[in-house]
Amino acid sequence: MAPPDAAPPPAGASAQAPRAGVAFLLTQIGGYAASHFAERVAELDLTPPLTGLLRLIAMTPGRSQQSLATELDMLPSKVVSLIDQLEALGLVQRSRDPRDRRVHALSLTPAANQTLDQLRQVATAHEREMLAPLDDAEKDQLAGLLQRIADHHHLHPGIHPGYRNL
Amino acid sequence: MAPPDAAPPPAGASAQAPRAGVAFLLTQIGGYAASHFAERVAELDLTPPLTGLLRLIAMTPGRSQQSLATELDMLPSKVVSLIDQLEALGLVQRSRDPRDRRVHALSLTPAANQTLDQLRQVATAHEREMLAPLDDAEKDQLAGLLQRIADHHHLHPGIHPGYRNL
DNA sequence: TATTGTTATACTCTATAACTATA
DNA sequence: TATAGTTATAGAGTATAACAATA
Repeated sequence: MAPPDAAPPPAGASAQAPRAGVAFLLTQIGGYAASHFAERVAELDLTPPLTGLLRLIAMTPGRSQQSLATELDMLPSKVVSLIDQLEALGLVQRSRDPRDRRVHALSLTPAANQTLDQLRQVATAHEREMLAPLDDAEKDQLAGLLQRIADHHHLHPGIHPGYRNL
Repeated sequence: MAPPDAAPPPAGASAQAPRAGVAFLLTQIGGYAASHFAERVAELDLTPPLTGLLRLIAMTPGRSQQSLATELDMLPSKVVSLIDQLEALGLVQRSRDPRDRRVHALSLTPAANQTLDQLRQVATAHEREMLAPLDDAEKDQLAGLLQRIADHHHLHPGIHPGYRNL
């Protein structure tokens, strides 16, 4: 997933050379975290995009596919395909909104709650495994540093940027 | 690039809930770093995989395409396509190895050295921009924490894991 | 017969745009 | 006429496997 990023300083670089490498580490570890998470949720027959959709539907049941497409900057046809998969898994229901019969109101099935529980466990295990070598104070340190980077680049959990490519 | 990862604690979660979110930040920031770097090198008519190949050829000129495919776990046919692009850009030359006329010995053209210089500048700027909100001490802190995570998961700059998908 | 590099084929995935049913 | 959702078509990208040259 993560392509090579900033090149490490060449063999004969002077000690003065800017320490290139942290950005590379971020790319490398980020890619590893993404694929590790994907493997984990695959055991639940899910993919990362499906888990995101599931979570959004859980937060505001009854919402339309169009609203998901807009919020995530995804193609409507892609949303159809993903919801099809969630429906086939028996996790999501489509029902006509009586007030506007064009829209499909999305809601979770009872079975989905169990899946959401499992998903929370997976997320917790994923977090623990990714940060295994750090103690609690170091995890807090890392969280603070990363949050400041995310804020600086206007990255927020609302996902917007780059959901389109998965 | 970065799909949603670990879900943040639900709205009504207890204060006891494990702070899920650092792994998500790693995925999100890593994806952002990757696409940011891709934009930067696009100005040089390159892509991240091309820069990686260029760097490897610079390190050991004369190597074969097969050795690149093996080291990066890439398909030989993919290497052909990438080397084609580097050749079209006038950065890499293919020449028959006289000792084994099956192999194409790869080498950089003189023009490539200038591109490598620009690449180093891009990498430096990328690093600076990614870490802009941190002071030097904090950059060192972050570097240390990330390096320990990378080591723990056996991630090294040698790129191996997951090059295949780009 | 095995290996390097290449080309050709098939497959998957995504995007664009046409279509339906409602409004 | 416009919008929600769906389906169909086309294009890009990737992998598989066939191929020519050399060993």
